[in-house]
Amino acid sequence: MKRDRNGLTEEQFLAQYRAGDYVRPSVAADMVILTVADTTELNYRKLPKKNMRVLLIQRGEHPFLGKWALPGGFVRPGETTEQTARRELREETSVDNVYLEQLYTFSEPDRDPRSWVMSCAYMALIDSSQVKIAAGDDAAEAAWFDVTCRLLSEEKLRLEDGYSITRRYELKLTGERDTLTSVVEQRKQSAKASSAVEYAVAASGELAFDHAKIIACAIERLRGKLDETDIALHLLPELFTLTELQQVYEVILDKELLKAAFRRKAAPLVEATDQYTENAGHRPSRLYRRNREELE
Amino acid sequence: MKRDRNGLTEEQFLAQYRAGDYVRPSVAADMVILTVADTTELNYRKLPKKNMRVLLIQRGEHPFLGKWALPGGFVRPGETTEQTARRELREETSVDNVYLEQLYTFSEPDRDPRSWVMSCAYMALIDSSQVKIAAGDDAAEAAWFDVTCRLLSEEKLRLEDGYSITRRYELKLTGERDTLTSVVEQRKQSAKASSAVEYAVAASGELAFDHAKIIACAIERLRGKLDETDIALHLLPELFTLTELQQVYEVILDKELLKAAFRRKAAPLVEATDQYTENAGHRPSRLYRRNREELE
DNA sequence: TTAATAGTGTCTATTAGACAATATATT
DNA sequence: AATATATTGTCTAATAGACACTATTAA
Repeated sequence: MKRDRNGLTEEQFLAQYRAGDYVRPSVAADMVILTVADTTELNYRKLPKKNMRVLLIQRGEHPFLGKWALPGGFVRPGETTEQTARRELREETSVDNVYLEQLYTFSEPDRDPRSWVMSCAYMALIDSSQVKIAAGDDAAEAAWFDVTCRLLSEEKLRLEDGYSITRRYELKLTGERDTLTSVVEQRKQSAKASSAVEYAVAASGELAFDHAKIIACAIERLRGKLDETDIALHLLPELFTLTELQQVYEVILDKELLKAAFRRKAAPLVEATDQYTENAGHRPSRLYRRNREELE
Repeated sequence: MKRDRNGLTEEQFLAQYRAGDYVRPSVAADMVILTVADTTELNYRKLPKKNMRVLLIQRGEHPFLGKWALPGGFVRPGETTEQTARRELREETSVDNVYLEQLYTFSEPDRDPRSWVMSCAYMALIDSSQVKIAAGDDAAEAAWFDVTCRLLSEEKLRLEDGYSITRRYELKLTGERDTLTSVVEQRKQSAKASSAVEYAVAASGELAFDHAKIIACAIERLRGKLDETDIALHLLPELFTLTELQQVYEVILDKELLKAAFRRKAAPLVEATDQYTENAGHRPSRLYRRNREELE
């Protein structure tokens, strides 16, 4: 039985241990809830286009009264941050059972004007069939916003012992009433004294806190994982066409892909069913589901 | 000037705001400090092999008295977690100016037996020339451990709406006196109700807290970034040979690479100098430095 | 029949894997 | 000269990009 310098065993130590009266931060879990939804299409022959959407909540309190913010809440004793995220997700959207991934922890001491609050950010992906449930919900001031995140400018610097790339992205959120435009700056350094990536909100429009940064961070993570994983499948219902899957990729990457090449790459991720779409104004399309076999 | 339901402006609200007396967690920044170091080689002709190493600290207090742990410390008011990490890094290794990347925030409520402590984990990469400084330092109970992380077993499950892969890794840390062996379980799920990845410590040997999990997480991140980024260059001094760079890749990935193919892929990351190694027992090798031009 | 999408084939360019051949400072 | 590594070349296989062609339904 090991004893410390005061002669205590671990059991004794823990029994007498009292957490010191240091100042502690509050920790919140904020969520970037993403989905991909159809736009309305008048021409009965044409397929609807898809949009990436994020769920925001209009603040009813100071600070940032009236502005839009990510859903989130404080971590309670006994919870993991992930459990907090799932709880908030249920409360906010009454949706359960979703893909959830921790993004990053934002800890700038002044990111919340009220007090010291860190945000452990999560990204949730929900499929378009579940969205209807959430929309039907009367969750007060919650609303879906179409999202685009486009490169505005790019600046490359040669440093003495490396380089740095500063990219400015325009984050545009289009809701039914409001359009929120922010500019997020991303600095990647590859020199000695540096972190990998830093984000800064250059202009935040009507978005509360540093949430523009968090949304940009989510989109970047999603884009980064598209090629290597089957993460996009979480944005579609159980059955989907390959064209729909391609649309999901295109709207996330914000660029068009070649059909033939896309289908080659998507093939191992999916499993063909013997069902087809019906009543499209053109040739029906085979429906696929997620491949439940191994990947990679 | 917007007023909330109590008729307060934002300024007034903030002036009267007092953070509630909720229980808050402590937040620590723990660091996986990695480097790649030469082993001693007796044959004067042969090149020394390289090892990946992690810096650990032997605990002088309960809990986990006498066990080894990652360096880290509590976040202080006014600091970001990254600043905490840099401060600890300076204190622990007297090394500054390093590559630093946030890994993940671990928040299991019982991960610290003393009280509620979240850990925001960082990975630091330092180059072998700086290691000597750290080793010369008399930082009490700090020591470098050779690290290997090998796949032990892999289990694939078909679920109703997806699949899950459980991999068990053996994390082996070899120090001068001790060898610590842990088993870390990684569960990747691709079904509805799931996060991307979960880690669990199956057997923790002489490693304190959940630090085996954190180290495994760092190695996985490092491996994942090797192919797509120039992150490995942070593990080498300013001038290095291509063979050294290849050795770094090999020791991190724990597999051998083909020379010709490696050089093709590494070429855009580096910039040739007109200097060469000297007094090797064989043909001298050209020295390279990090490419300071654009990447990608 | 036509509009619009579904699905496949193929040619080429690029990249990765595998292996071999040649080069060169030390001892 | 012998050793161990350095550096480049080349053949082949696999993959990605580009484009075109054929197929199929509902209106």
